[in-house]
Amino acid sequence: MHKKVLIGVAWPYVNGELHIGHLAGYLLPADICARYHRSIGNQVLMVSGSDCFGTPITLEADKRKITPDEVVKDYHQKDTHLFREILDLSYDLYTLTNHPNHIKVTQDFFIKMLEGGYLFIDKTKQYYSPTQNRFLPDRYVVGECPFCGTEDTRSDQCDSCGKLISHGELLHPRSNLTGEDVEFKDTEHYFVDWPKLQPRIEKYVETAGRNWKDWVNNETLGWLKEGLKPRAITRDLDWGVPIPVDRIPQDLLIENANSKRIYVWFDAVIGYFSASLLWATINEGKWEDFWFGENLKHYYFMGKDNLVFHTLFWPGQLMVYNSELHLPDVVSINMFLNLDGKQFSKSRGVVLKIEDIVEKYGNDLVRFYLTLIMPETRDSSFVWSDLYEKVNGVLVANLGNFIHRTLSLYKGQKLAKTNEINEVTTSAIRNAFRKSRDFLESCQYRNYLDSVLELTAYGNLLVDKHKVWELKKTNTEEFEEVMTQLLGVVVAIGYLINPLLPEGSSRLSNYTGLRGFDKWPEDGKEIETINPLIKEIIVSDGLKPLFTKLDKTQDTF
RNA sequence: CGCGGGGUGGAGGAAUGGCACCUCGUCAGGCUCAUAAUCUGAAGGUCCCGGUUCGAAUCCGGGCCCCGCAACCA
Repeated sequence: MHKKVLIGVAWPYVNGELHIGHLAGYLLPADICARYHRSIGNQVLMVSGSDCFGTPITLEADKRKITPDEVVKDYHQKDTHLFREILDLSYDLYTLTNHPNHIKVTQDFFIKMLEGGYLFIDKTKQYYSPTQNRFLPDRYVVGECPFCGTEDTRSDQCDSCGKLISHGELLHPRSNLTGEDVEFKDTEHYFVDWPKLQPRIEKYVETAGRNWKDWVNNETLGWLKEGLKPRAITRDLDWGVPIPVDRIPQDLLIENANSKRIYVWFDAVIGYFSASLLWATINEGKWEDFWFGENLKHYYFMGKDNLVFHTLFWPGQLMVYNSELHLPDVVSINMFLNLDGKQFSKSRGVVLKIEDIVEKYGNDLVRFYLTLIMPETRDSSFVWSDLYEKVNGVLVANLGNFIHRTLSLYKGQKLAKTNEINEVTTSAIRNAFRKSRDFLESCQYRNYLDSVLELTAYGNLLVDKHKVWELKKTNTEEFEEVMTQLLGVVVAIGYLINPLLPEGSSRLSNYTGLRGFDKWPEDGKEIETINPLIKEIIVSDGLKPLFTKLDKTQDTF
């Protein structure tokens, strides 16, 4: 019974370059998930794109003296190249939020919320420049700190004394664009009435939360217990999804609606849905298959800062838009990856670009190490010396070497047709598949990797225990018997590493002359599938170690 | 006292109040098919202070530190 699996990957914000924290936190987990589900025969739709709107983009544009649109194009092109050409991430569609399709769908969501009575109009105070005749985002305003009197401090926190400055407390606010004084003035905005939606969201969390990690569930329940508060959905900006003014009745229209935009927190998550529609248009696929009915599973991947937008707000938006739509099942949220214990930060020079490390070490090595240290339950650290230790000590010495020593011993031989995998090996292989399936299904990738490594350890032990290199010379019958077990493990590993290490898996299929490991055996039929395959193995003359050691002395980082 | 998450050998991770476990590294020994690979064994640990308990990594109180919500950054 195959499933339809939607994989929503967080939309990278296009105001800067991506680093390996993004890769370890959500890009890689999502890709492993997609590859796994395809390998067990499920139909997968994996979508994401560039998150284009919001103040940080306009700031970046001002800094570089180009338009926001140019900033978006620049980074979108870079990210797309990185994902497609370098990382080979298996997106079915990677689009962007300033695509006309997304803008229209976002406006549809907005209208549905308005019609459903889940939006209301209220006033907030914002900085306003009379000379420019426009409202300014907080980030464009500087002034005097009300606590220590420092001049030219930011509007939200004092650079000098570090205290947080509440909205409106800043003294003598000025525009940092023109230097002129600004006013603090009322402005009308739409607010989402979350308290009104809370009961429905609570009901959803009650069941869906069981699929989440404990800390994700707890944090979400904490927000609900506190009580959801109305949240402004629009901003005084000119960069964002326009308010669909001509579709709003006059009495529900806010003042100066044309100079306001729907804010980024509301529109970005809608991308999962709008991208599904766009994918269907481009590929003549049926998006409805992935969003309505039974036998669906929806995964979402993101960093911890994005939590409530996916466990509370996005489900809320979906249920208002159409109560039949499938809501998120697994919301897989990772903590942050640090670099040598420090947070990534451009200004502090804590930077590690994805393409730099991937070009140097290759995808599989990076995928392996990042999975090993994946910040699944708490922040973790990328440490250079640890990369060498883990790659050389685990991936190369344990997994790669097991494959290589086995195939080296077997090279030039052929098994008799009667050889079969024995009981002990059967249970080792079945166990590895069962655990891998469970862990992959629930996005526990470190545990999945562990269960694969357990199987290679079993293989290594077998070689040693039976002194296979001696048997090869002294006892052909027993040699074949043990070799049958070893080759069974090799084939199993070929399948098992496929979602995680696609390049290694594909090299292994070349070395063994087998057709490829991208379609896993049916659940429970692993041994029946593998038994005939091992007799087809002909070790290629071009056999080389599956993974090679890193030479620390050659490194320049 | 704004809300929330977290602190376990050198590194990364487990542990319904019940013998602190796993992987890597280190050290000692074995093996030589394999990439100085592999196999066996050993040393080394619950952030601090107090409390509850026959028994605490776990529960309670107090502290210290890191992180998210919330600047450049996920």
